[in-house]
Amino acid sequence: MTVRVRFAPSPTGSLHIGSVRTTLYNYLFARQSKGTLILRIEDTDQERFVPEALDSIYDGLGWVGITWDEGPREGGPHGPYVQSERLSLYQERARALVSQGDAYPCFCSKERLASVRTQQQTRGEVTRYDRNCRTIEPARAAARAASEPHVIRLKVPEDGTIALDDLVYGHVEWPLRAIEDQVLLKSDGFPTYQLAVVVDDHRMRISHVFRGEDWLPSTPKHLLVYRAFGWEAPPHAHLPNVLGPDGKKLSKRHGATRVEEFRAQGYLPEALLNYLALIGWSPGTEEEVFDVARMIELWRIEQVHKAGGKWDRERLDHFNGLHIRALGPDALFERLAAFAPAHWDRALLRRTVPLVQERLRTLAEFPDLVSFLFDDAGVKPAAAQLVPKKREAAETVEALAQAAVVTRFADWSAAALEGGLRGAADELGWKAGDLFMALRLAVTGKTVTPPIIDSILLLGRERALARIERAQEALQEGPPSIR
RNA sequence: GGGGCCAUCGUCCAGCGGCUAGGACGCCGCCCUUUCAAGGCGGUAACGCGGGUUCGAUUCCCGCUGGCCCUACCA
Repeated sequence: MTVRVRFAPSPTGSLHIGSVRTTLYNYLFARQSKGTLILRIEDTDQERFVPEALDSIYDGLGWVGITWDEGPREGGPHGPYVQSERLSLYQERARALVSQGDAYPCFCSKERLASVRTQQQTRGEVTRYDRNCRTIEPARAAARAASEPHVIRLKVPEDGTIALDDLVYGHVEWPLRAIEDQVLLKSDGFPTYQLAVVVDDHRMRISHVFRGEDWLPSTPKHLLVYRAFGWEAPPHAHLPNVLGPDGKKLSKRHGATRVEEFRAQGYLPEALLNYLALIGWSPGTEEEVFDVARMIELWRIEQVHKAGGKWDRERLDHFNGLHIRALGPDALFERLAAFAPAHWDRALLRRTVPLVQERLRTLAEFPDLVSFLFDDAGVKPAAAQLVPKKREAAETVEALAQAAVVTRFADWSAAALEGGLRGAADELGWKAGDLFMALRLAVTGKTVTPPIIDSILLLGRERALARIERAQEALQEGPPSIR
């Protein structure tokens, strides 16, 4: 069988991280099956439509590296791939259902619907459309439909059950009496999701439906539509949701949920996908760090489990760190460059890569870590900080002077600098660590930095010396209390 | 209210009748070490409850409890 799967976002906002996970699973399945992946835009709600959303979908998926074969901008044999451009198709199918007696026009106003609902509520009854228009005689209904505003509703059987054998959840059954006469075509001529998804999945020859778990409760409606059309429903797999830390569906109030945000916060797309794939799926072994190619090999729908998984930022950070460390130096440099101020010297920046690679969890942490190399004015250590515990300011001035001598005359290599500095510490009767820390403060202005010897090497002899000198001056001018 | 789904460390997963219940994140130690990381080693911590079935249940069945989703002319 030829695999054809789709992901079908509605353009109501920017691309959500949960949609990325759903899309990823569709993508992995399509690629490992040598099948086709389709993007379809479900813009049947004109009120919630956001014009920029399509760009967000393309940008976001493009960034993570998911590619597809048929879609609004790619075209394909089953287009158009935007539902608002397929209106006449849905209308025609809805009319067919009416004429074969499986659907009917409904003329109830929204006001009536609302009052029926509140009445049912106050009586403690199930709130459901009362099927008021279902009994209008077909000829009469057709006549009214010609002039009156109306919707088309599915004629749901009074009882019986309908079932799905879900690829993830197994056998699920619903009593038909719990399902209302669903609207298929709205009064503005647009289809509802329930109609459009079935018509399109069928017309586009979709072989498997993989979608979020939250669709499971409305699946019986779709099954009923398939049945009414006499079409066979493709296999379905519902995917467990990505939850917020509080266990509810992940949403903006949990923090970042938009792909763009993760990009801006310095996450690597490969890390994001790796982490995301593991919410709801495991290869069954202890392997858990993968690139996309490896996931395409390993992923199996049978290994997707049922329970929703909570979002865990710490764990994402961990995976991001792993993927940062897995990058080659040039690749990391390119990613880092995007996070550095434009005026920072690129050649110097390139040389910082080995110093930061194992210290970063996100790319966004990079500028802070190396800013001392690019910004002379920003380095101003406080006098009090420069003096190690149990040392005096005067001693520290002397120690820095010795460090300056080494810095001026040593061969310009890590080995020579380190040897010289350790020798100087010995002569001074200082612990090497104390001298390194004083020097670190003097040269970088910070207590947490990349290794200080390498940092000095990158800074250059003259700049380093200037900073040591400045630190000495600061100490000599320091407040009396620390002299 | 109705329908559906789910249930192993704090979190993400493994387990698919017999295991000292495993890995990862986090956390805590130790090692390494010029700070911070990274890395290595070790530790902490879980089968929601009650009934069955079975020689034997984390695993199968039922109930309970809890959580979540849907219940729109939204998707």
